[in-house]
Amino acid sequence: MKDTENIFAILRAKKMRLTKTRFAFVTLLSESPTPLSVSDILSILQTKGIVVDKTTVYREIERFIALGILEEVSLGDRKKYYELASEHHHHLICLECNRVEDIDIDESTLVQQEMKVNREKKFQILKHSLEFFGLCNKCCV
Amino acid sequence: MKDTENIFAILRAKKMRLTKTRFAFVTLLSESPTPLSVSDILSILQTKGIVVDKTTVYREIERFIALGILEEVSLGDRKKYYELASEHHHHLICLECNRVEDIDIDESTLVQQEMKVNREKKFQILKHSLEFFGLCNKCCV
DNA sequence: TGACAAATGCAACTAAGTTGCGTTAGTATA
DNA sequence: TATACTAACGCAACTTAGTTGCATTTGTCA
Repeated sequence: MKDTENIFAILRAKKMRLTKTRFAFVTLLSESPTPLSVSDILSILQTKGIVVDKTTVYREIERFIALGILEEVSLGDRKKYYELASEHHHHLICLECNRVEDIDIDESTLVQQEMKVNREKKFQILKHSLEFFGLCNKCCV
Repeated sequence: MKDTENIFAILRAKKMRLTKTRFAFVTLLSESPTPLSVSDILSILQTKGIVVDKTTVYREIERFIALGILEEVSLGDRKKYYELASEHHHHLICLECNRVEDIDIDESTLVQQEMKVNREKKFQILKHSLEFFGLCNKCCV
């Protein structure tokens, strides 16, 4: 996980300004244990007393993805979620309460198969999305 | 892949009426080599001279999913896609032209790890979503 | 301190999906 | 073949996620 100082260093290097919105945005992302949607981000910022327009949030996300700081995650619903770029990992999503948990799995056989596809099919796999759905301990009666 | 006769039998058993829209809907789904979005379905029906409201399509999808005939697929964008329930498989999605291809992969190690999570973590995995993104042979210059 | 451009806010928009309700039309039965 | 029941449908109005253009604000550096 990139720590916040590291991120601010990247921003400085790119001559990006340190606005208070941006500061709060970085802090919020680094503190969140789960991926956040734009509406999540807006409401968290609001509770911190920072009123931002959704356009700003969408544009900030765009910039951070371009810099490789943020990653987009699909969790099965209509929204996009975002988390700081980090060690490649996946998620457990509870179908009942929507809680999201990180999970590390051994992808070696998956990667082997991807390489096989790259060789044999004429399709070059660049990334994959792998998410697990089920019931968390609270919802699993 | 369930063939159309099989589907019609299910519909009859459930006392669901065979409207011309429904007939076209089943045909279209069974003929499509790739998952379809609601807008895909609407425009294909239109080219066949069948004018349907999007509400009808959404409700038809809902019924078919409840019957286990249809499955929902997320392909990374904001839309949901649908395909006939069939052998469990995954997709190759071209990031350039958005073409979708089916892919069969060996999931045995994945399933083993899921069972391990079910045992060790208090999280019961019920399903997963695994999609591959990259460049198809036409777009891979 | 002033100037420049990055960053922001606002309004208006599109696209995906949902809901309620009145109307249409398959289908079983007589 | 006519009738009645209700599944299926269409329409309008709505919500939510995300986008675009443009005028205004505000960090930052000289």
